[in-house]
Amino acid sequence: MAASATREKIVTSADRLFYERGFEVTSFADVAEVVGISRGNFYYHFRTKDEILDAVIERRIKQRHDMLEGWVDSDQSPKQCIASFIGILLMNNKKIRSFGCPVGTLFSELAKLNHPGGPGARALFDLFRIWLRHRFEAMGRGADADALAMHILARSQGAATLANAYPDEPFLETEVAQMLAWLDAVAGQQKQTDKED
Amino acid sequence: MAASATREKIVTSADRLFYERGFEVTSFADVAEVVGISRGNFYYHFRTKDEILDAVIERRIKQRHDMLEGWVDSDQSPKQCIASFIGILLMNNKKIRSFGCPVGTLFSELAKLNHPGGPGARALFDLFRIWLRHRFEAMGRGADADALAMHILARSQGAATLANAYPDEPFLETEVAQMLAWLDAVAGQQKQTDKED
DNA sequence: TAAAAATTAGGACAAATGACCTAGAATCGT
DNA sequence: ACGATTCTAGGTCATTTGTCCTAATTTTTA
Repeated sequence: MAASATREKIVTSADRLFYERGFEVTSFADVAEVVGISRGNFYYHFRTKDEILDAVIERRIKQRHDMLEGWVDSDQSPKQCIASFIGILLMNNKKIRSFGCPVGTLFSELAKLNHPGGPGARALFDLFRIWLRHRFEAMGRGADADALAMHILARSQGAATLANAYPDEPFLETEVAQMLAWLDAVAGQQKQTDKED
Repeated sequence: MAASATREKIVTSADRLFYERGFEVTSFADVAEVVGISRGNFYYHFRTKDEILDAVIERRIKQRHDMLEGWVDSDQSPKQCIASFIGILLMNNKKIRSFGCPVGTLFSELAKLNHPGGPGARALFDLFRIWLRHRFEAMGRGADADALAMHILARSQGAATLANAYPDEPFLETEVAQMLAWLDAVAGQQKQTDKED
């Protein structure tokens, strides 16, 4: 089999295991078993555990990047784009209820470990933050676009954490509705400002 | 030395290490070294790692419970109590920036591990949730008191996670101010309803 | 103070981990 | 077809982990 194919299967499986079980507790053997290869083969593709982590983070970044830019490239308005971002919570609600947010939980773990991959995990936050900031800027929010981006990021993180803690309750749906209402208010507020001009 | 004193030192140190490094990566040896006792002695007080975890969770619950009830027992109004809860973020802002929320990060880790201590960690959320619900009820919010409690819990969790990701920015202060403004709005909304009666 | 109980120290042990090595198998270019 | 490169398998190794045991020491009790 081509090396790239095996490598991708490893990264895909590691990505899932890091998400579902955590990075630290997932061992070489765990990933190898899921992929169906030997540990020795594993080591041919990734010489250290940190290398796998880097590859997983890179994969997650690319995946999220493509998703976000896909929304921009389609004919969605900035506001619709942000609504789509909020909608991620519902799209992945089953996984989020079971394992929390893939971005937030990975970052928290690496932060505690003081792991060199920590900055990479923060880059995932940066990706969303900057993208959201640009959407708010496109909505006419120059000054507080970044603050709005951080706010909606934080709301999403909190909703994911609580949904993980109380998976059997319709909390996530309620919170998403409130976030969309908040977005409406922000957009309306902007329209008012426009009228004043 | 009295057994209870040694035991308490163990729980105190384990509490800190579980918070700063995480539960899974903290070993018996780590805790024993910090406390300054032998691993053998350690085993006399706690026969399994899960027993320490239970003791740490119990300690955290008691500590938070006392803090919350202390606010209630003082002459703070329900609204002031909730404001004090929000203020925790600023009171512990240094630790939160470094290690995240002690409640949320522990819960997330145990949830991923499918650890038997998971429900105990959820009990910490329950403690805050029920206390907040009672405060909102005391503010005259019968119907949506629990939803408001969940909302403020989620906001706090999100704020803590993002503050952990961006520790060098004044984000936490901004978010706390917004949460207090939200609380004002909720209280004002209630006053309006009162007037209508 | 002497016996009994409680507490501590330090070592032992199997299992698991990340890392590494070498030899065989598959694939490819020529 | 055949040598060279790429890929894979399985084993080895030192270290760390949670758990457990026994002997020594301290504290309590009578």
